[in-house]
Amino acid sequence: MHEQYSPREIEAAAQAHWDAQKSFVVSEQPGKDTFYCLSMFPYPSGKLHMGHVRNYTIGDVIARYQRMQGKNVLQPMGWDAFGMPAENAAMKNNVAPAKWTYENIAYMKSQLKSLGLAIDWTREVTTCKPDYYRWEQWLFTRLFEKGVIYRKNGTVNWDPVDQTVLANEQVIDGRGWRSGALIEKREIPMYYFKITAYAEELLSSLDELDGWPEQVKTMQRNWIGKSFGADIAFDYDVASVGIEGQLKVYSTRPDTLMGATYVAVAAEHPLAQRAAENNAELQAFIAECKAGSVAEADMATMEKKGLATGQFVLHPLTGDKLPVFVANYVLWGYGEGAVMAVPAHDERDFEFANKYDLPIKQVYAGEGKDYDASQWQAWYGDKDGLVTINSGKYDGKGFLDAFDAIVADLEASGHGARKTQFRLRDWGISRQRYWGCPIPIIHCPSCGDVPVQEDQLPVVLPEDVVPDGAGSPLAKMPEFYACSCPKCGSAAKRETDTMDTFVESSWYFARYASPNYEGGMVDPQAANHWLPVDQYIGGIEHAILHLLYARFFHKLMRDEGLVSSNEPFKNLLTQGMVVAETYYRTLENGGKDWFNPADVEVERDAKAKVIGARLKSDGLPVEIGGTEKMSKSKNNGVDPQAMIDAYGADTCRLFMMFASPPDMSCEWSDAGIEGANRFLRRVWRLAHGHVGAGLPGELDKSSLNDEQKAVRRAIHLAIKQASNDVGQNHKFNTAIAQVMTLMNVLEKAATASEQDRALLQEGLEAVALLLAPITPHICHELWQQLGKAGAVIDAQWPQVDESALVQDSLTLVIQVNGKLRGQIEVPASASREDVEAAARANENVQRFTEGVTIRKVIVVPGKLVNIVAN
RNA sequence: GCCCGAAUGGCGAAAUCGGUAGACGCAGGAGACUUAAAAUCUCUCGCCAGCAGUGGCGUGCCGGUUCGAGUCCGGCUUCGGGCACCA
Repeated sequence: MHEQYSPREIEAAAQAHWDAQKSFVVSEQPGKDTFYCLSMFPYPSGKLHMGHVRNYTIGDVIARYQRMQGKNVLQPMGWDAFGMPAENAAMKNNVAPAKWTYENIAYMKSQLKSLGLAIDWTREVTTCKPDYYRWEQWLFTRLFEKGVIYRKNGTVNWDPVDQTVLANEQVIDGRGWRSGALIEKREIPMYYFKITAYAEELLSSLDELDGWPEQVKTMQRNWIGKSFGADIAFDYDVASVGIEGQLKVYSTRPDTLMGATYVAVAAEHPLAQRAAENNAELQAFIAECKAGSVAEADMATMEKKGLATGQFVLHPLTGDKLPVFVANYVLWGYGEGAVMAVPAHDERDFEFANKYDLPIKQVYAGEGKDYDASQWQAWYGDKDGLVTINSGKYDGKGFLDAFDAIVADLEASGHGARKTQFRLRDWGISRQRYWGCPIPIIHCPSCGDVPVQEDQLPVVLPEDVVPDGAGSPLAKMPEFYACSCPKCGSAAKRETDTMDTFVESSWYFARYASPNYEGGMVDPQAANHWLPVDQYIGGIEHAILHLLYARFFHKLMRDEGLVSSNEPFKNLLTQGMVVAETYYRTLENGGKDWFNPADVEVERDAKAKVIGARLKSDGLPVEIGGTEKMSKSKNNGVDPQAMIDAYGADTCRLFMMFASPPDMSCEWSDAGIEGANRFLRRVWRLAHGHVGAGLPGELDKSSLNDEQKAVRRAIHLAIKQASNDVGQNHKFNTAIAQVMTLMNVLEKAATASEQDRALLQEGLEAVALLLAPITPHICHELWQQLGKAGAVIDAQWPQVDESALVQDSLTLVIQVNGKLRGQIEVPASASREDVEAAARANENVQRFTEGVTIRKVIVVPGKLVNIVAN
């Protein structure tokens, strides 16, 4: 055994061993417990960032731990390879997105390998390859025929200068990121997945996902947003509207219908359009509503504006005329594109009514609950005993009674119906972009939209195209779009839109089960062997969209008979971000120049508190900007490759796992990685000394002295706590802390006798096994050096010897009135009476109980005694 | 704006069921070894008072429940994630 810990050699040797043994290539093994451990696959952006290192280390620790539990572990990896960054890089460097993407994949794959991940690379999946997206297109055609996919208009951000559709991310303060032009909303035809048909099931089966964080399930529930309410129809006032008809709205508060004082419609609503025909002011306002991005966050934060249309509708219960407003906060394409407004009991309506001097009619009241018109209050009848007022025949009712009575009358007169509604909208997947999976539809002048026939799949995306930022290049390529109709044979046009990249990432987890299968999307036998995924790991930012779409796709695949389970991911671990300190100087133009932490030196006061920072190159001060997510824009990224080269993969993995628990954000620290490296050197040094003296014989557990018992207790305490931390709680930071504590004991332990050395052997074996999932390379070497046959990856996770944990005496804490006043040592077998007596006898306790009466003594066995006195 | 989280020493964090706040590590301070440096080792390290034993204060803020609150309840503040075309 070398004296020095040299990660480069050890890691190369361990990786060579795994490669040669094909250690991580798995196949279905009937009868053996399987464990499918999946980390969210990366977008091949260029090189690995620390978030990847963190994600894949967490997954690897879990995978290796499960293997040590004797499971047949599948851990695959692939590439989420379609997406906008490739097109942006293409425009910047004049290189085809395909070439850029494949080069990135090759480099990032070599980086992943250097991390020593226990991945079955024979199952690698790349979503931009035809052998993958072919099956996506196949499913599309099946779902189109079933009606689960349909076509309708959707709203997009339109850049009138670049003549192209922009993603929300590409709209900055209402302007196109490249052209600077004011963005407008535009309606275009798109394909939609009818995810709303699965809303009820997506909601109810969340209850079965015991292994998901409650936080994520809550977010999904709220996103799906099941609500109970009613459709309400307002007859047009023919005199002002000019035609007969009904305005439909949905409301969760029909109980407040008697308080409705106006209605508001979206700019695109037919009533608004009709009113604008001879009204220039209204036309201008509608145009204004159409400016800006479609993002909901923008819509919700902008100033609420409206304009009266001059039209009226009739209140369905009273026949009163209510004015119709066009309002920029009413969303077209969401519900009916119209809302009824009850200013007295809705915050937004209240603001709007005050701004435009509309009447406010209170319909709920209660004793001592005088309505304060300066402040909106969400009054539900059932809360605090409130009842309806100003509501005619509906007066004096609580929420449910008012709701039922009003809806019953609406239903009777044909002006409404009870309705359950979801917030969830159908999923529009058409993208007017090149680098994505082609939508397999042919537009025929006589047959309409015809799906591409199965034997014609895949519709292959040409890979040698460089986009120019002005619309999709495919739309300018007759060699791509010119085709004949599969039904009638006449000249037709192929769809040139591609699919949302979320589609590829919605089913890759299933493809890993049979990545090279050519008979279908998945080989059902293999898919059902591995699925559902036992542990899924990825960033919290995917809590809603990606995870909801993947759950939806799993159900679609189930309904196609491809998989038998209802949910794709049994257990979910959402990992926090990797953050780092930021440093900047303010430029003359007000902008900021960001400096990488590696180029900055921090200054500390005598108490080690940071008081400033200077740039290393010029020695002048820089501003400290606080810790933020590692990003290009803040220039606070730390290159994992540089760290692996400098310290080795094990040190990087150890630091990442030790710095914080996986679901919290993790702050990068150069000093911290030094500490991780120091710890591994300590382990190496202790093992080196031990091995150099010759391996000892068997430990005789029955003849340990007190010090040896204490050492052995430390070993098994570490095993017990680390097992719990790794296996149950996924708290790798505290598991590592347990091993560090054990190392502190082992380093100080005696080595004089053969028995001492046998005990140290047991301790070092425990250290090697407990660290094996986290720092696999050094443990691979240590295991061999400790004279063990077989590789540590195939070893069993260590077992706790409970008899080693038994203690003769315990230390109890004594409190007086909840304040710590002393400690006592009692035999483990002491009775409650003995413990109480010992506590009362404590000198400090007597000092604090002198002159007062002891009212009560609380004894918490094994923990503390609290004496209550006054 | 709406939904979901988070906040504990100089720093990352720990405290499994309401029971010793700060395990483990980083940074700092003092010392040992060394010609010197690196590496390593020993001690120290929440704040205030005290030579010390010890005492007071302390888990973002305000209030509550409890023998006892970082943990539970009510009300805030700040920061972060998501908001359907970033992935």
